[in-house]
Amino acid sequence: MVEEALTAERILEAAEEVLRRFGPAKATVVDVARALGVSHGSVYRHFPSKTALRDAVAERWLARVSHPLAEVAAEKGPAPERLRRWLDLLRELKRKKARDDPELFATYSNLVADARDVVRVHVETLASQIARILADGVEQGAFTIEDPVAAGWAVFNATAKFHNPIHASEWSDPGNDAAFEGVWSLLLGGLGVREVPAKARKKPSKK
Amino acid sequence: MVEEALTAERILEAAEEVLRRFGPAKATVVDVARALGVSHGSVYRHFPSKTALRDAVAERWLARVSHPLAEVAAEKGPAPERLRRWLDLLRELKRKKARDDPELFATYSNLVADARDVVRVHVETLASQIARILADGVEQGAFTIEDPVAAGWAVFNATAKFHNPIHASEWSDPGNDAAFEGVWSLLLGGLGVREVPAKARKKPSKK
DNA sequence: GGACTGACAAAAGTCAACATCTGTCAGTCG
DNA sequence: CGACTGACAGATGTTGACTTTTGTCAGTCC
Repeated sequence: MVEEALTAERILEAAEEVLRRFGPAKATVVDVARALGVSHGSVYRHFPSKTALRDAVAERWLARVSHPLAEVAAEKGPAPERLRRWLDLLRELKRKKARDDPELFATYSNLVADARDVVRVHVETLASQIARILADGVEQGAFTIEDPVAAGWAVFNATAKFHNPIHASEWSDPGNDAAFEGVWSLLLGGLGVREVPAKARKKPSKK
Repeated sequence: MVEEALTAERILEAAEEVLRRFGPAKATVVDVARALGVSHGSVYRHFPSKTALRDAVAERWLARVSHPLAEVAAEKGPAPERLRRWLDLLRELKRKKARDDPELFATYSNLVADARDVVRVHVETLASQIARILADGVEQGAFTIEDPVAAGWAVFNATAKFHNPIHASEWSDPGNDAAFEGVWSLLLGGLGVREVPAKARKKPSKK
């Protein structure tokens, strides 16, 4: 019987499964090793610490959030509509993770609370995706922005309530979607979009 | 020797002092009673539970946040400048509490995490103060807003990162003030303010 | 007679003995 | 030789007996 070689990749898969099963509070390195049929010392040959292993699992998991978003950010269509879809997708992905993968989501929430580097990189990725959409929008003449990078951060910060896992418990509140729509309106104006998308708007009489 | 009557007011003062000293984790009803020289049974004559007592202490404490803000909200000057001062004051008050009154601030953070009614009332108060400033601004022709109440909530939500105690640990981050400025710019635009306040801006060439 | 006490039950919290886990490394095995 | 093991020390968690706290209420005292 040919044993498959022990690789970082296989450890990550096993670790993710163990985290999913037992959650961040109960999952141990011994559990991961047991799932792989090796001693836990072997795991430490590939990852310097349990923390590093957890970060690496989270990194893969976060990539599965930021990749679909990157695709939307890279599209060609009108930027305002694209920004809206991007934000909707971010909310949807986060909420889906919180719902379908509660233990991994709890792991991620811990990382956020611990201000781990892997989280900093993730939010930088997201903010720069927004910046990219905003820059496209400026080129299209749809947005009036001085500094798309700064504005990208501003959009990310202003919508924190709707994607930061620290606020996850509020996502199922009755008014949450309405609250998002309110902030979205603010954003549209703040980005220099003059046309109100839905029903036609009267031209302002003054000025 | 005339003993002063035991009133809810005196209990609240003692409870606040006990909470300030020992923090939410260590303060007990017996401590509060001891500070007043009575049995803890007497305290339960005035408050139905420890939770109710804690909420009442927080309510007083929150009033000391919302009252100075209400004064700013009620002023007569130009609304955009007033909104800015209101937000600055909110940030300053919250940060001051976190710094100078860490135990009471921790008590409040717990209440927020528990989604207590007293917190809901507090944020409703704040959101309506914003709405009032916005309504003034619309009357002055400084803001272009359809629904000041909805916009008040949106401003409150979009700035959550800068006043919600759940984010308190980020308030001392290096970029936090810059992040606030970014969101503030977004807000100004989102509220329909066309003039950029600081250095003169060229008139837009298109449209 | 109503504010207050103090004794009490149930709930929650503490703490130290015990158990498990993390991280290391000398040594085995293929 | 080098991936892997297993035994180990120190750190961290768990357990369960014990203590404190919460909340109640019959009874006292002015």
